[in-house]
Amino acid sequence: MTWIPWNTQLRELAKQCQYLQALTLYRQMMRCGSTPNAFSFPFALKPSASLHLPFSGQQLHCQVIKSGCSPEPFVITSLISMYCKFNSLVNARKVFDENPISNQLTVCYNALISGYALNSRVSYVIALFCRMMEMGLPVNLVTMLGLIPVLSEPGYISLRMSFHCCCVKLGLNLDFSVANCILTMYVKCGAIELARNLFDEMPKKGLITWNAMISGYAQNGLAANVLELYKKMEGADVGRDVEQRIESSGLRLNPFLNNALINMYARCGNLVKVRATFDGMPVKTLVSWTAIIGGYGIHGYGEIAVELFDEMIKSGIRPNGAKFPGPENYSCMLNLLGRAGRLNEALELIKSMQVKPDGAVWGALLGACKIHRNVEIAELAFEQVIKFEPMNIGYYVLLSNIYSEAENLEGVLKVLE
DNA sequence: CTAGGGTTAG
Repeated sequence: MTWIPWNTQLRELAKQCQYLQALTLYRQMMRCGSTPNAFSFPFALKPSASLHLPFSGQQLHCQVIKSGCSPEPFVITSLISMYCKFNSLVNARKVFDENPISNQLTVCYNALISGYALNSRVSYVIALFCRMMEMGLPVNLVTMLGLIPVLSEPGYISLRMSFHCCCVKLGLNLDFSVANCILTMYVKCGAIELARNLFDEMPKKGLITWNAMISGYAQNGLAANVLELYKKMEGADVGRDVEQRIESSGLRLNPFLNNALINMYARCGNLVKVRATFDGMPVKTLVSWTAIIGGYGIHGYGEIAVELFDEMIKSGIRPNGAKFPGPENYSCMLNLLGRAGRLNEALELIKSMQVKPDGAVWGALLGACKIHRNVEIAELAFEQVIKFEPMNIGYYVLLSNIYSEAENLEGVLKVLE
């Protein structure tokens, strides 16, 4: 019997996360005399699967070694990725080094690079990247995605320079998606001129290309350049093929670009443009709402901001997504909710935060409690805020004022202690 | 039968 039906079934079970059944089938397959091959068990090396299996991926690794034959590339890559996902970089490296074939496979480099990058092992990342280019291996989108966590880190300017030199020296032939990634990297670290050079050199420009470049200008407040590119984009629309036309009309409705624009208009206080851009968007994301609410908020239109907040909730979007920005944005929203007297909602918002609340967030809540005389929440907020600033006398005064306004003498005495 | 993994907005 051939192994194809077995493998197909194994893969099907693995896809449905029925790992124990897959294991049973795997054993049955061996009893029937079929030799499992590389296609039979990479699924077992996936971290999600290993958690459900009665043996660890490492044990399976031992089994592979015991079998005597050198593992096939699929297995090697699976092993590397498995060890990386469990942050066992030493083991991942061992697999890479012990199997010379890894040295010639982009996939193996990709797996190891992303493992090092996620653990901020910068020197390893750059060494591996250089090595794979010296080997003449193709760098692809997946390689770049692995590199991004390290290259976008604000502190690594020298690394980015050496990365850039590396690319130039070796004459890296940039394919479309790799170029997009490098462009993004330049934009993220504010190297806007390098970004523009690359942008101009790119023979093909896609949605992400235009987007990254225009939003790069928007982020740096270069409104004139935004307009210039906009016009260029429209120009590119004429006389080009249908595909390009669709791409560039998609750009105008593109949430990434529009959100960047809302933020730019908000920063320069053009609330009319903010509103128009926002209203023109067919689909509004959490980022769009955050941008417009923040825009009205910082320019003194707290009431409109709170109304928009309600509208957002009504439309089914909640501010607890994993991608909601840092604590500063929360304190802005909290100030708005707090001043409007909606303290319970403010508290709920804090509880839903994915980022760790800082002192300012709790301080804002405490301040709002003073205005709206809410002792209960004030006690809660106070308890948190002094964890951050135990020596700040202002908070003690604030709490005792809240107590005294509520004619709670006991509380006042407690604070004085 | 196929490993590495999905970029841009805040």
